[in-house]
Amino acid sequence: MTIEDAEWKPPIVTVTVDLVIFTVRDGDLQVLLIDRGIEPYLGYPALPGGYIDKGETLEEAALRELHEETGLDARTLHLEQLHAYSDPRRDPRGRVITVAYLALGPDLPVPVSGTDAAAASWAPVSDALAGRLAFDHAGILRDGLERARSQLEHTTVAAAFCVEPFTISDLRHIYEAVWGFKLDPSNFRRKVTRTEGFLEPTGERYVPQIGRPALLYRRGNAAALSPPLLRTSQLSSAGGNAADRTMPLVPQENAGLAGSD
Amino acid sequence: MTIEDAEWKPPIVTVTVDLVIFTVRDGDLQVLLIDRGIEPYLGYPALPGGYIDKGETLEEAALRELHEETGLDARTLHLEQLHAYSDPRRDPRGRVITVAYLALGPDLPVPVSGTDAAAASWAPVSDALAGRLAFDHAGILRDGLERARSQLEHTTVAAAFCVEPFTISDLRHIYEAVWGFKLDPSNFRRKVTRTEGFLEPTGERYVPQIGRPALLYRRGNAAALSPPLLRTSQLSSAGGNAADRTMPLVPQENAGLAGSD
DNA sequence: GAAATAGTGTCTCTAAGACAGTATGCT
DNA sequence: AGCATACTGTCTTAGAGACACTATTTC
Repeated sequence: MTIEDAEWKPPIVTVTVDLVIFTVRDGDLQVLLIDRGIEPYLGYPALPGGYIDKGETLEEAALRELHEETGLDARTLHLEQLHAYSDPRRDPRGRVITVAYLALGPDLPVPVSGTDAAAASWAPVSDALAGRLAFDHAGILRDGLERARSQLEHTTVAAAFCVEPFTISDLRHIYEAVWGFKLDPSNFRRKVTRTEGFLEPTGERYVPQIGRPALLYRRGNAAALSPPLLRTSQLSSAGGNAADRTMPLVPQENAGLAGSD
Repeated sequence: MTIEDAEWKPPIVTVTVDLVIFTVRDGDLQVLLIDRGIEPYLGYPALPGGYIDKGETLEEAALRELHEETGLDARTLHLEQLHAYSDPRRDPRGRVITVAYLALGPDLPVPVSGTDAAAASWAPVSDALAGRLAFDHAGILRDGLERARSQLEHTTVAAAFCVEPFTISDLRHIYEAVWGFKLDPSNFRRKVTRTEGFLEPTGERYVPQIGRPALLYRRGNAAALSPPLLRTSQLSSAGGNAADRTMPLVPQENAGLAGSD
């Protein structure tokens, strides 16, 4: 399992952390990308990331990079390890293993410029997957998308996308943006309100410009969703279906809280 | 995202692969452990593992180690990446990041001796977790156990534990050993037989010494189980099989939601 | 009033839990 | 025969999908 022989020199490996940072903006699931300022893949969009420092864990490195790229506080969002990628040819310059992390957060301010000259910006996931990404980042992004979609089924992380306080519609729009299809508002409400600890009513309400005012909620304590909220439906509504083409089907014009702060 | 500056020397990191190899023997979920022959943790049981070689992926390294430790062919069993562990203090000799893999296989012959002098042997998971393990391997084992339990809910990997051909009871015993409680034979049968592609009838049957003969099956093509077979029941039934003993051994450590490490 | 969205109620259907009852081998 | 296990059937209930209906706001 580890260093069994003092004479033996283990292969030299560089370890980095890459971040798949998702948010929902304008009804779209978006991912934070930087534009590479150097070779290889000069000019290509890439996932933000960086080296792991001596003395820090991978998660600490991920949090540090996250803060550097977005100026975001760790406590605001959800972070989880996604997968380690180790193809020896994934970086033409040498042996670089990367551990990808998935971060989910509410609609963030346009990100501050990253540590290096590269500019960071949000891009709809559908656009990002339609084009080319540096390294194996397209695969990492796909894995992150699938993980996020799956997490919404089994946990309450969807609330991590919402700015508090939020309405049930806001929460539903998160599911619709991530899964790529619409949900029945009535059944969705029944599910989330009857799941103990998912939502905590604030007693206040949000008065939109049109339509009936909605009650506002905060995140509850529950982390798990059991039974899960499975994505089996794909309600036939105009707009395509899920898959990787995602986004064209999001709620038209979100008048709710989602975009405010 | 990777090597941005040729002058800059990234921290030196060693990368290893550790294996959580599960099988079901004598109605118990068992894990393959080696006895450490050197310091640190001399004499402690540990998960098998080793360095990643130049030019191979982590998964290839895991398969190689698996073969070295058990003499097992890759095709016989299920292998999946579990998690990367990176606490800077997890190995007293230096900076060692390990990527753990989960391997599930049918009741294997007693493992061949490992590559080093250390002897490999099967131990019930409950015993392994009751005692001390080297490094952070107890935590890795716990994560592996939870992952295996969860996989049984959502996939057909339970069949990977079975030697073909197998009966539905054999399959149920796998679930019972991994989950640690008994299942209703009737309802279990209904679930697995009605899941398209889980089981493929061979037409043959197994004639036990006592009881009615049972039909024999092979693994089908289906990988996913939807709807899932959730472990919500915990049927109380006497009958001192492994099932009853396995249960209390897991501190509920959730590696799922908040990134771990 | 109309338009629009929030929220309630309810019918149906699937699938799981419980468990009775039948089948088929063995000694 | 008696036992043990395999297998079938059925009643009940939890929960999801579908969707009609009511409520509350702005214009």
